[in-house]
Amino acid sequence: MPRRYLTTPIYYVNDRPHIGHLYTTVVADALARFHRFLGEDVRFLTGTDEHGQKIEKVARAEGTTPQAVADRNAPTFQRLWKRFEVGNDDFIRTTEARHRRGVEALIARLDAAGDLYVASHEGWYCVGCEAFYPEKDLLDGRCPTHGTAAEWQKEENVFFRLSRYADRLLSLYEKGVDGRPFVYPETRLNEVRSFVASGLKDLSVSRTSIQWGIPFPSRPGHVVYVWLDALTNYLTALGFGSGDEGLVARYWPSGDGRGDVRAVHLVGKDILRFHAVYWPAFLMSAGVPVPSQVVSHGWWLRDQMKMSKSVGNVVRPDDLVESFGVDALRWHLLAEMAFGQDASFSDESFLARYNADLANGLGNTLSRVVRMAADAFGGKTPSERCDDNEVMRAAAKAASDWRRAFESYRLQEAADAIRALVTAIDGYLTAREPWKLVKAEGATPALHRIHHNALEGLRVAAVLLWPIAPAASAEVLRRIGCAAPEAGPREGDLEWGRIPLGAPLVPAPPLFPRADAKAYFAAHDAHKETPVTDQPKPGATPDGVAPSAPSAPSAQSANSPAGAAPAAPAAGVPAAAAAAAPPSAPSETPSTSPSAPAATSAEGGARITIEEFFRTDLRVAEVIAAEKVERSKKLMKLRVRIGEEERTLVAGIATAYSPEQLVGRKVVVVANLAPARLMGIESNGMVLAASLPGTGEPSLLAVDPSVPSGTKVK
RNA sequence: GGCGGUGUAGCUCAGUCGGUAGAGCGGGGGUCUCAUAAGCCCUGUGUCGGCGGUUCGAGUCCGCCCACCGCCA
Repeated sequence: MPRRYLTTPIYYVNDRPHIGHLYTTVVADALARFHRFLGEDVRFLTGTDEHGQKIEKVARAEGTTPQAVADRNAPTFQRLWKRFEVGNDDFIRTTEARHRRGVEALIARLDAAGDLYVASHEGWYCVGCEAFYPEKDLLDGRCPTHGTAAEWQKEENVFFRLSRYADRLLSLYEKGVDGRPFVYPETRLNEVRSFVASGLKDLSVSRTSIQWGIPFPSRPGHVVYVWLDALTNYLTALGFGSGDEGLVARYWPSGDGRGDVRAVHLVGKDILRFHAVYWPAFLMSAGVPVPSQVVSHGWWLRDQMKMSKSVGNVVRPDDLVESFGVDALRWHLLAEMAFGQDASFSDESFLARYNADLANGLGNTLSRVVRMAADAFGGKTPSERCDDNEVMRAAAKAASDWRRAFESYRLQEAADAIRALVTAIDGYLTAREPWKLVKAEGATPALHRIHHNALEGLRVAAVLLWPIAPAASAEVLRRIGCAAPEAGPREGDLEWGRIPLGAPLVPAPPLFPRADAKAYFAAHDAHKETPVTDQPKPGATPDGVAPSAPSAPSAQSANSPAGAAPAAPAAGVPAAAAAAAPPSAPSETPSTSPSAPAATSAEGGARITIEEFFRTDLRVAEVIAAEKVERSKKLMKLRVRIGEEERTLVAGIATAYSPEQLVGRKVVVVANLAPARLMGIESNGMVLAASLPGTGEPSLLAVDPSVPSGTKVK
């Protein structure tokens, strides 16, 4: 039996989960379900990365231990995955003993292979950053971020002979594993290849500057580099180094092509290098076979920008889920993104897709078929079957398209295949007009056959839906009189004609009630002051099921979209929709980012609270030096003084201002903006400027020259 | 700067071996009435980023250029 090992990255517990984490995990879950559907032996792993400096810092700030911080945050991920129907078999935390033992075992192998050595590194060190800087990045010997004097420091590290593995890695990229490319998609393989081809330096795999990590074996004072620690989770979760390696034998490829075992790591493109270069090199050194494939996906963007916690434009999953249900979001994530590419997330596109695919499409077709058949046959499924018809052919085509799509990670095409099948059922019904037949002739055998076909088509659609939206899949099956197996459907369920004859149908309120976009946004704007909830609320939202229809309580709880915004405006906005917290996404356009489009009033209706505004630390700053950034039309590198502090920042104002016009000038800056690299320069702040209509030409905000630098603006 | 990628209908994207461009969504028109103001039918002459080349013929191959993105430096 084919065996499949699927992993997500382990998520850093310093982060609150957002839609990026959710996407990776839902993709992995869908793939795992697809392989289970095929009857394969699947193991699906996710977990949390709990070591490192950031956790240490948070703990210090809170006066608690790093372990306590990890213990507090890890369950947030576990709860979220549970809520999102993620069927992982294991959840590994890097602070677990099983993980530490496995990391120690791997390091022992690297050492035995002669690939570890100690060397000292010296250079300019910023205590604030806890990092070394190349001399060219320093500004007058000062840290570009903190403006404090850098110190010449010496650190001793354990190094891994990464350079030794360049040829073997290149050969891995060239040949792939078992006839498939090692990295998917191809464009990412190219990146990795050129990175390795350009030369590999040995990798420092220990740290002395932090304490929160796995102690480096026989190197007191050193902890294991977080990536060596983290990557090893894929093996330690299988029991590597524990003495019981049954799962390793079962789910990790043997490396010699024996057995059909594939280990696939799903990753975001930002961590590709660690997975496609360092990780296989570690494994080669340790004499462990490399994984089968590293599959890299794109990012969800918001307003054309990468979502980032510090920018404050992170989409949190809760908001839309409160109103539309878990399965609606899973569907949207998988159907909307062209796998591997970046995609833009917006509430508008979510609602549009929700209505088109789920409300008008699947949900409506389910309603019409169940209602009609139940009315015609006394609440039961038809008792005649039909094995040669266009719905059957459409179902077969959908199944094969769907399968091909899943096998090549084109999940959006898998969703397309389901939509096409639903469309075929709708077209079939329109052509056969069973509502006329029943009036004219009653429940004839012909009428039975027509409804059999429609219901069978829906049954197949539900089976195909299972990896993408498992709860909705089960609910469709239940309503059309099919028992949904606990473990989910299997390949044999695609066989035509499996719907039981004469079984009870379950009419119920709309599975995906149509959303009224206007009402939805009105409700959100009116409740802007609602605090953002990070915690997923378990269980269902009670409201919003259409009134007066016979309801199906148990099944509603799993994935009820809770009414969305009803067609009836004004009065009846359901509590669920109203309470859903809006994404805290002030759509600002940093003047430091020349590529970002000018801010428009697209989200102009959305109000923020005074507290939200005060998260932005605006300060008066004096420009003390300015120079144009080479090879950039718009960017100007500025040195500014904010009170006592000096900083470097980059602003997209070079088209309108010369350096001479800027020096000595007082400007307003966002002082607590996360650093960003622009043309290789780290920018620490953003200068405020009006963006003139049409040209987008910047015009700096003026401030009275007498106002002292550092003054807070509010 | 080096390497790689992208640029196709209002939007999101498909376009295999070169043969006078497609889907979904949105928009417009029509229609049925079983269904969630849902469904179904009709409706796209788009400089396929630009210029040049190869070819009987290029979105599809080659060269140059422009814009954007990614990786690296």
